[in-house]
Amino acid sequence: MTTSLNPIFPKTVIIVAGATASGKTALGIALAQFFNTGVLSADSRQCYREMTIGTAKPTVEEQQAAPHYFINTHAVHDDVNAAVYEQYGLQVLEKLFQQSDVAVVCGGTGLYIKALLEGIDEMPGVDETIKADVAAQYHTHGKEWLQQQLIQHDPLFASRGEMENPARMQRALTFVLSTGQSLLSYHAGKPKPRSFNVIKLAIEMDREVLYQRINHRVDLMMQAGLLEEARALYPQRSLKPLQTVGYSELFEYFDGDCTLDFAVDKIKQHTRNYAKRQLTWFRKDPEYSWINAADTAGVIKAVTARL
RNA sequence: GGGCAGAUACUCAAGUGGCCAACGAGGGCAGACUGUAAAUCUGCUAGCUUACGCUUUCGGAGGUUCGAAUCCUUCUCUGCCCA
Repeated sequence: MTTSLNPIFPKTVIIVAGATASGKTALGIALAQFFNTGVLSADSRQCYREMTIGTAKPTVEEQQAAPHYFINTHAVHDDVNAAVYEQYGLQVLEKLFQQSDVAVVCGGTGLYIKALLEGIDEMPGVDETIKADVAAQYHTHGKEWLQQQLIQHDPLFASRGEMENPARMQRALTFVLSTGQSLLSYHAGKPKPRSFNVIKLAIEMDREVLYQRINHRVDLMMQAGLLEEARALYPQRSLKPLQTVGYSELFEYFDGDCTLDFAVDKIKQHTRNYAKRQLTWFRKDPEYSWINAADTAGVIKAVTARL
């Protein structure tokens, strides 16, 4: 569990991961303060200025307690993805390492953390026209059409890819039609070298307790004005960042498809589902040390011992 | 008091003699994850078992039948209607 650090690298990144509502933000700040450094968020939604309440973004006070990065840095119409995050995050780490030997990365988006630590393989962009066309064809002809097209144009993906997953199939087909090559041929399957050590922490929490915290936090979000925040974003609902728990359910309420109480219950449920997916992601990585976030002093002590 | 309808697995809900451990949906659990990732997708979901398979289920108790969630009797409960 406790991987030894490579003494060649003087710098260390501390990852604070875990399910949503498990207490990552507070622990990340405590660590950042102790090591006199900043917090790089690893959250795919908190970077958007327009989404604050529903993303459980760190409060203004919390952001002042330690410098935060990748918070409020983008707008909902910006194109943010794991590759963008990798580049952005590496620059932040470089900056933080100028003043401290430690940087804290705090967030629950497993893919972003992976991109930061191991890199995303370089690959060419796709033709937006083809992308739109593939999406349109899929909507009219369905999953079977995607499967047939992939068998024809990208046999590699057809044999190894997720042939039941329309989102991944659309990406693969768009890619092969744009570049003439299989998306999978660009997957190196090996991490890019990084010149810092990594300590991976994930917050351990009883499932029952976690779910209670989630339910409670959703109620607090509603009290804080999530409904109004969502209403302001309603016209932009088709944007990718707005396909987010806490917003899409309220959009359905605005559509008149359900009651507000029903929507709120669904937000709680979908947040629980999301938390479970996060845990699945982090559990499969054996490098994570599962820690008790409430014991801040104990965590700091354990981390210090490993540096 | 009388009449009618109903009681199925965590929930809703199909099934009206054998192909039923029981369609489907929801929920839950587990998993996958390289440019949408708070997204998208997969599997399992009575118990034991890696599996084959075995055991106990369809409100309770009896009965008919080679065989019942399905038919009969009765009891309990729920809803509606007439008093």
